[in-house]
Parts: sequence; C-alpha cells; structure tokens
Amino acid sequence: MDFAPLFHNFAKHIALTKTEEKFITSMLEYKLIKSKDFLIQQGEISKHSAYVLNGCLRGFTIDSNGFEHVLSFAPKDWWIADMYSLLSQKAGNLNIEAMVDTEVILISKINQEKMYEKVPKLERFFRIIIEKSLVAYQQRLNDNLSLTAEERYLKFCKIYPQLINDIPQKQIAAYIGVTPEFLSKLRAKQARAK
Amino acid sequence: MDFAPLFHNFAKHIALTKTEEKFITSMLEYKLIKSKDFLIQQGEISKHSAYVLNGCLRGFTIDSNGFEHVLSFAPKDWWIADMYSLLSQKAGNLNIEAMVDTEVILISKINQEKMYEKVPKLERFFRIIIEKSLVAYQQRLNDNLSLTAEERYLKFCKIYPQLINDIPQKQIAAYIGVTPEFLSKLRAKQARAK
DNA sequence: ACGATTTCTTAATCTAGATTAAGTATTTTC
DNA sequence: GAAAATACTTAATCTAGATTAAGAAATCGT
Repeated sequence: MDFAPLFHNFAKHIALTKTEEKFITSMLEYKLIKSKDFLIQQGEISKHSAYVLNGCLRGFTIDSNGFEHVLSFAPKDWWIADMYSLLSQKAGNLNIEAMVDTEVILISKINQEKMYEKVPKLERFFRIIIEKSLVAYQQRLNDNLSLTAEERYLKFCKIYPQLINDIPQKQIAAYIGVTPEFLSKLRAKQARAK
Repeated sequence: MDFAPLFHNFAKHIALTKTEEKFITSMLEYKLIKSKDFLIQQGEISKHSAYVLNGCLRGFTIDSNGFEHVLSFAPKDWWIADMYSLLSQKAGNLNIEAMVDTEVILISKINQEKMYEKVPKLERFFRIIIEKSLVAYQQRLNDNLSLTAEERYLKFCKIYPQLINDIPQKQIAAYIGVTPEFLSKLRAKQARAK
C-alpha cells in the first residue's frame, strides 16, 4: 500500500522525520470502499477519520422528511469524518458514502490520540486542516444566508469545476440546498442565456 | 487586569505551569469595546482573535442588498475572530461589533505564533476549540438545509436561552436567516399556541 | 444487449417566507 | 423627560423555490 500521498499532504504544513513517518505508517489502515458502500452511517459511533487516496466520498444527512442534504464532498486528497460523533463518541447523524470505488486511509480515534502523544507536530497539522475547514463552513453558511439558489450554484461551479461533470446533478442540488427540479430549471435558464 | 477567566478557559483542555502562564500573560492585550463600536470591520485585514471577558459581541456580514447576516454571537467566555482574514491575511468580510460594553482579551496573530512556538500545548488547546467550533458550524449549516424557520427559531431558543431576552429580536432573525417581520409572526404564533 | 432502475427535464400549481407599508412600543440621546 | 431614533407588530401582497406529476434520457445489473 502506498501512503505517499498522505505524507505529501502532511508535508504541506509540517516536516516529519523518517522515524516519525514510520511510526505514523504503523498507525494507519487502508480501505477500499466500493461504490455506494458506506464508511459510516447515521446512528453509529464514528471511530475513524478518513483521507481519500482516490475516488470520491460524500457526507450527507437525511432529514425527518427523508430528504438528503450533502454537507461535504471528499474527492482525492481531502479529509472527511463525522467530527461530531468522533469527538463526542455519541451516535452521529452523518452518512459517508462512496460515489465511486474509493480508496481511503483511515486513522482510528485511538491511534490519532497516540499520534498526538508521540508526534506533537501533528497537533499543528490537524489544527491547520481544521482551521481551513472551519473557514470553508463559515463561508458556506454565509452563502446560504445571503445568496440566491442561482448564485450558490454558480459559486459551486467555480469552486468545484472538476466535480460538476463527475457527480450526479441531484447531489449538487442536495449540496447547495435546492430540489433537483429547481436546479434543472436553473441550468436550463443558464443554457438559454448563453 | 484580571486574566484569570482566560486561564480557566485554557485549563478546560490543557494544564499550564506558572511560568507558561506568565509568558502567555505577556502576549495578551486587554481592550474595552464600547457598545456599538467595532473590533473589526469588513475590508480590514484581521490582526487578532478575541476572548470575551464579559458583555457580548456579534460577528456579521452585510450582503449586496445591505442585509445583515449574523454568523456568531460571542457572549462571556467565548472566542471570536474573522478566521478567514486572520489566516489568509487578506481583507475580510466580517464585522465584529459590541452589542453592549464588552471587555475582551486580544491575541495578535504574531503573538499567537510565538505562543505556539514556546508553548506547543497551545496547539492542542486551539485545535480542540476549533474542532468544537467546526462541529457547531456543520450542525448549523445542516439545520439551515433541513429545518423550517420555525424549527430553527425553537432550536435557537433551546441552545441560547440566556441570549433570547438579552439581545434584540432582529439579531436573532439575522442569525436564523429570516426577516424580522417573519420572526415576529412566528413568535405571535408561538404565543397564541400556549 | 436489454429491461429495470435511476436521473434529468418540463410544466402546472402551491406555499413558506419576503416585501411593502403603516402603526405602536421601546430605547436612546441630549 | 421629551423628541428622535430604533425595535417590534400586523396585515396585505408578492415571489423564489417547493411540490406534484409525467415523460425522456442516461446508467446499471445481469
């Protein structure tokens, strides 16, 4: 198994020695998640965070009317977890599903804590990762409070140009917060305007 | 100036020695922000994060139609910052305003970095703080995607019972994402239902 | 390769919440 | 402590986006 992409990811923010890399490697698990299989499902207590080697995951909730809401897409080189459940060790409400066959590296909560003890630099790494994630969620909440559905769709296209053609349109609708029907209408309007 | 509340806040997650506390104290600034004054305004490059000793701040944006959207309230013992601007050192779009006379402890970005160098335990502290903040924003985004305005209002009342009576209703409206008129209607309906 | 399932589109109808407007409390300020 | 400013309420009207429904296109499973 080739963990190199993960170490490249670490190297963006911290410098690890060979010894540290070796130790960290011993803490990691590899997993292939087949298309439409789940990494975790709502109601479970989450045990791992995941780094995506290739493929794509999506994190979504299901509301009381049965509608899905996508909280995040995790393509290649992204991190994903049900942070609420992972931190609190209570039942989560996030589902994480593979949109295509997806290879991930898993870090269990227990190993993550061991890693923080042995390699305190990782506290810094994950602090930075989480800071960036926080900024992205704040921005997205602000967009949901202040932009129209059309503006949110155009912004999505700008931010995730690679995803636009790769993922089903109904997933984009569930991410920006509209029905698939309305997104279809928006897209027809965009196409007409050209 | 009494920094004790801040050290109580640190003590929730990490243990500091007297020497460390002394060093940290030398990195802090005290500030009184008068009611309606701003800690930062959109367009500025943010230089500090703030810990609230007493009073209450609110972080809000102003959209292209002039409407305000509240991203966070920071009452006593909370942290607040324009994380985007603080991290990127680019112009931010957050305004942080005092809702009443508010005393804060400020940590400049430069001092924060010095503190991470000298007291690496603080990486852990801020990682944990930011993790919790991330979970809260994810939850709130999910609420905005899946709940009605009425459900969001009732949830706000549950989560921030102390704020309900202390802050203007229009600020609550700007937080949950409705017009003040609609919130007024919701409240009238609630009152009638009792 | 082909039937079955899923996704996407279009269009009519509906509704939660916005907008506009006008009046009534409540604060703030000097 | 009165005038001005701000916050809240109520009600009529409007609209962005939801719902329902039905057909067309794409994808999947065997």
